[in-house]
Amino acid sequence: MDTNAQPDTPSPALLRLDNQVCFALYSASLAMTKLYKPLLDEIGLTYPQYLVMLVLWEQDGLTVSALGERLFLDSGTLTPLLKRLEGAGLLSRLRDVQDERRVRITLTPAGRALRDTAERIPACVLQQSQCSLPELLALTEQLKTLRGHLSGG
Amino acid sequence: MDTNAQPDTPSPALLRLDNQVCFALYSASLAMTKLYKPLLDEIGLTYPQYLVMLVLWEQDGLTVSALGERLFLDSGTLTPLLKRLEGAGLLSRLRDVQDERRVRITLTPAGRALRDTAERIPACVLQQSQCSLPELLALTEQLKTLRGHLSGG
DNA sequence: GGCAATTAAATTGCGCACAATTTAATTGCC
DNA sequence: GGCAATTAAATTGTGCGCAATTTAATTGCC
Repeated sequence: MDTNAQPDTPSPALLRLDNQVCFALYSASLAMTKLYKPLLDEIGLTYPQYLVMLVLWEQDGLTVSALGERLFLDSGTLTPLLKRLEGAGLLSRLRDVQDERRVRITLTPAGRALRDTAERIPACVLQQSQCSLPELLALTEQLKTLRGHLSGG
Repeated sequence: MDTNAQPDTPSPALLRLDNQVCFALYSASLAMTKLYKPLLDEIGLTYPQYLVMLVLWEQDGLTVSALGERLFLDSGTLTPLLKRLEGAGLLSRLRDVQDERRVRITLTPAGRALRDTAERIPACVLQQSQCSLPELLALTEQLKTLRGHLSGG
């Protein structure tokens, strides 16, 4: 049996870590989250919670599933997350009167007010990314296209 | 008190979800993971486990911290993950004789053999991404640059 | 009206990520 | 040699993501 520390043959190019889009995506996304962390700590949000708030600041009163469609997340992820935001006093979760299966998510005044504080965050991140705004917008569009393709678009 | 369902004013452009690189990154990365899932299920690996195997197929016998530097992950993530891969019979975790603080990760024959099965995965993903290889390689380089900037490069 | 099929959330269980702490080994300095 | 400082990994605790299941309400069809 071969107990050599090195593989028998070098990895083929397509298998090499640094050639993988998937890893570039994964590691860049984690690095982005780490960059947001200290900024979000100041307003008491985690990164996914911040995404939920971004959606609600645009359109309040959504159902859990509508939120999920916007963020590509399901109720298994959102339900506990929303309960924590409710506990923090930022939103309310109320069964829809018309259709009791649905839960409507509505910002509290505190939740709406938080937007003013959060407004400075994107500029902060932009600065630290050392990229130009057009550069980042172009990358954003590429990523959205890729996401569309990946999720059967 | 304003209990309107809509915010008082529309969200500023910089706060809108679809303008955020961070969300494009995050959602594209999750979509990528979902695309890998059925392929990785067949060889019994999770996505982060697959990344660890990619590293080890390139360079076997690394310490936990060396693996962590390559993947930008810490021992809190890697230790339990590596224990699961050890349990699956794909690698061994042995204290270094020279320095007993270190744990060396070495592939078993089964772990090395898995590379041949995994080799078809990248081509499969490439096909489903509906992007050209040069396009994806360009995106990969952009993401690596961004990652460098984000993590204080 | 009655009842199966569908839909919306919630729940359960597992595996990450990561901060913070702990344990244990090594290094450096006297 | 002795001991504080450092380093490497493991541990603990929290919060995602997501598959699978469960609960409960609504719809559709007879």
